[in-house]
Amino acid sequence: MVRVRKGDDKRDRIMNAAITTFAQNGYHQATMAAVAREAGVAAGTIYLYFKSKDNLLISIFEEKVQGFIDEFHSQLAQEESAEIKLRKLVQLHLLEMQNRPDLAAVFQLELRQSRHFMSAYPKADLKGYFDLIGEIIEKGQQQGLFRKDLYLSAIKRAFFGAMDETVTSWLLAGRNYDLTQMADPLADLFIRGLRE
Amino acid sequence: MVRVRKGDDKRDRIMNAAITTFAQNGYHQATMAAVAREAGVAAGTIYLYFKSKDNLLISIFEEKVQGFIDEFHSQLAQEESAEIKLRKLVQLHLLEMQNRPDLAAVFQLELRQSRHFMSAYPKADLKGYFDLIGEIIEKGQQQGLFRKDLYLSAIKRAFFGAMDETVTSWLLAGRNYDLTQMADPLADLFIRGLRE
Amino acid sequence: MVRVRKGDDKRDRIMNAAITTFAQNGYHQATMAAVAREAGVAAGTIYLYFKSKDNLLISIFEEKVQGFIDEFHSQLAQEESAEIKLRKLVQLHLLEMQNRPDLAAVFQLELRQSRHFMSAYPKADLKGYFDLIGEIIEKGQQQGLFRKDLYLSAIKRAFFGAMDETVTSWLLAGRNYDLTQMADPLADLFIRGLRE
Amino acid sequence: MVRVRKGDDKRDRIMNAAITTFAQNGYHQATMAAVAREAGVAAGTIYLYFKSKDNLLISIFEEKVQGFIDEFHSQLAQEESAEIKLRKLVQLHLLEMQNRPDLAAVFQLELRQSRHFMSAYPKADLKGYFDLIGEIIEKGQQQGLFRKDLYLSAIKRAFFGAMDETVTSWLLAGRNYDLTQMADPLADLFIRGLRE
DNA sequence: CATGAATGAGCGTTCATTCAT
DNA sequence: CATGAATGAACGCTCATTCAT
Repeated sequence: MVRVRKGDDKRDRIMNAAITTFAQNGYHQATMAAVAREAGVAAGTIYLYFKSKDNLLISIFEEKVQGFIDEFHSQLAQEESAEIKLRKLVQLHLLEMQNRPDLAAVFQLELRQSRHFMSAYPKADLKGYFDLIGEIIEKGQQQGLFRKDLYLSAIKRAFFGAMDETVTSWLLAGRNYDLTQMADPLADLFIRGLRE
Repeated sequence: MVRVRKGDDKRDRIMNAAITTFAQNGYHQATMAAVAREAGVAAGTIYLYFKSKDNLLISIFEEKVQGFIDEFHSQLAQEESAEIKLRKLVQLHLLEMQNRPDLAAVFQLELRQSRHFMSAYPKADLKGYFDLIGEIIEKGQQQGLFRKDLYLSAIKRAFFGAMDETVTSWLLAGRNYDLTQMADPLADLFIRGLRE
Repeated sequence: MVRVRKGDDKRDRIMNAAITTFAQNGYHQATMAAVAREAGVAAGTIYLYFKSKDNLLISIFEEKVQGFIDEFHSQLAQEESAEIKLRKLVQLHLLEMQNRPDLAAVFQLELRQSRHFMSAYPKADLKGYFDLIGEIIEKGQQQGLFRKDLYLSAIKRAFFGAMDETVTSWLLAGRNYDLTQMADPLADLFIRGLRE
Repeated sequence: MVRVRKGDDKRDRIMNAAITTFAQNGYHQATMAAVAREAGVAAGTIYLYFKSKDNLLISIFEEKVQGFIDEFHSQLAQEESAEIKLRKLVQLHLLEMQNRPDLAAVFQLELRQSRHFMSAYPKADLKGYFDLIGEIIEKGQQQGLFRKDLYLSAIKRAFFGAMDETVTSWLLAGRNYDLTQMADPLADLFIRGLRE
């Protein structure tokens, strides 16, 4: 077990080094040598934990996105109202991205392309996150808060896309304002749009 | 004039070949040789019209995005109501993307990364498109249709992001459904969200 | 005849443009387009007068070196003493190079490499110049000024090499001193070395 | 230490392969792939030891020229008379070039151009070699063998240039005679020219 | 004669990945 | 497990040369 934890530590170090490095100048410009340097390991060591550079990027998505989903799930569990859940989800999303700008940069700026070449890697998509959004909206419908005649899959994408672009614009602007201030305007817009 | 048209033809052929080629497997995987082959010109000829591969991508954005903006502008000019303008904008956006899936793929899947490395190329951003959205919303406020207390820059991003993600999801799903059917649900969501 | 002169003018313009251009950053860095621009002609025009870029460089040598040989010959014809001829040759050589630093740069810095790839172009060598030197020394032997037991071909090369290196050093130093002041020390050295 | 020798061996193999390859058809015609093939390494391996093709050429000069200077220094140290030193220097110079014609070809035929583009690389010049020549001549002046009124920097260049051209002519003639037979005629010429 | 748009072969360099130690 | 030296395929870009006008 000790060995496992040691290995996990090194794996984490590599993954975090990759996030930092990919965030600097993009996935393609980043070299595995730079990731290794940042992680304090030899280049070859990365390949003991990740099959390839692509796999490293994919793993970041899979694990970090899943981490967010799990975290958001538990944070939202305590709330009853779907409206408040929705509002809180926006807040959590923007807060997390603001707190981890490197990770945000990888998600926002490399994600699309990754989603592209990862057509073959179905686990690397955002389905889980879309599902989380969908569950909240459906809950709102059950609670009588939101309209019944919603095109749910369209709404999910719109909602995610709005948050996503909000973060991207913030990143491209040089992170020179407080991202979380966008949360309430965004939430208001969607909650009103969804209401009966 | 004949010469100009000749040059323009070839330049256009190269640009369209680049859109097709970049769309296939992504910008980075695409080779200039493949673009040249697709355009029916020699590799070196591309460099008579574009300074570099990056410049070719950037030019696609600058010119095609501007083309959309201009076209949408004129199409929307005839409409009076901001609500209808907004609805029509979504329809036009999705329709154009559906009609030119290669261009859409480049926009959606390569745009982010481009926006990334194009921090240095200010003209390559979406400001003009954001402005178009902003004008419509402001018009709606003047018409008394939309609330006055909107955080406009947040709304613009949300609106664009929603359309953007809608297109991306469609592309990643293999374009196996009619994209334009998403237009009204999307428009409804936002129009309701913006109303007094 | 008028046409011939016109043609000759253009040919000369191209050749001089080539000298200027080759001198700037070396033969390999120079492009035919730059030569054409400098000459005020289209790129293709150069090929009406010279078979290739190599041929252009070779032509410079052949014609300019021959020009020097002819000029030096006639200038030296009036002198009787081989010693004075030799001294004057050094003076003329250094003076010409100082007066035409671009041509000097091409001769000194591109000549070697040219002599290399021009093994196949026998006319592009310095035989004529070596012969000029040899004639003077033999004359000196006939005049009883110079030793009879000279290894003539060795002396010719040494004499040329000394002048050549003198010019090269001056060029590489940035032409920041008067080259002709080297003439008498050089001539003295050789005249003493050759004397009975 | 074992590792160091290993690395040195490979670096040496690459450098010698470069000398051979550059000598064949000149620096510009030579490809890094050919150097690698000759060295028995992969193309990329060269870049573990040398920053660029230019750097490889420069390194040859820096290290080999310095090697000659060091070797000639120690070989000449045992001689007392400046005249004999000078004679021996010519013999050593020509002998070394004859023994290593590939290296000689690189020195003679690529050196000029290198000196050209290496204005920025001051270490790549021949100053050390000129200094060696200068020391011998000054010693001869102290010994009362050579005239006091010598323009030393002119003499150094003349002496080097004479040897240089002797080697170049031999190379361009196809190395079809014994180079060292030129040593004594050359040395005689200069020693007489320098004497009181 | 002159043009200059078009050609396309050619090459230095990078870097993800492997594997002997 | 870890290393890092070595690999070698891959590609953007240049530019001498051609030829239709």
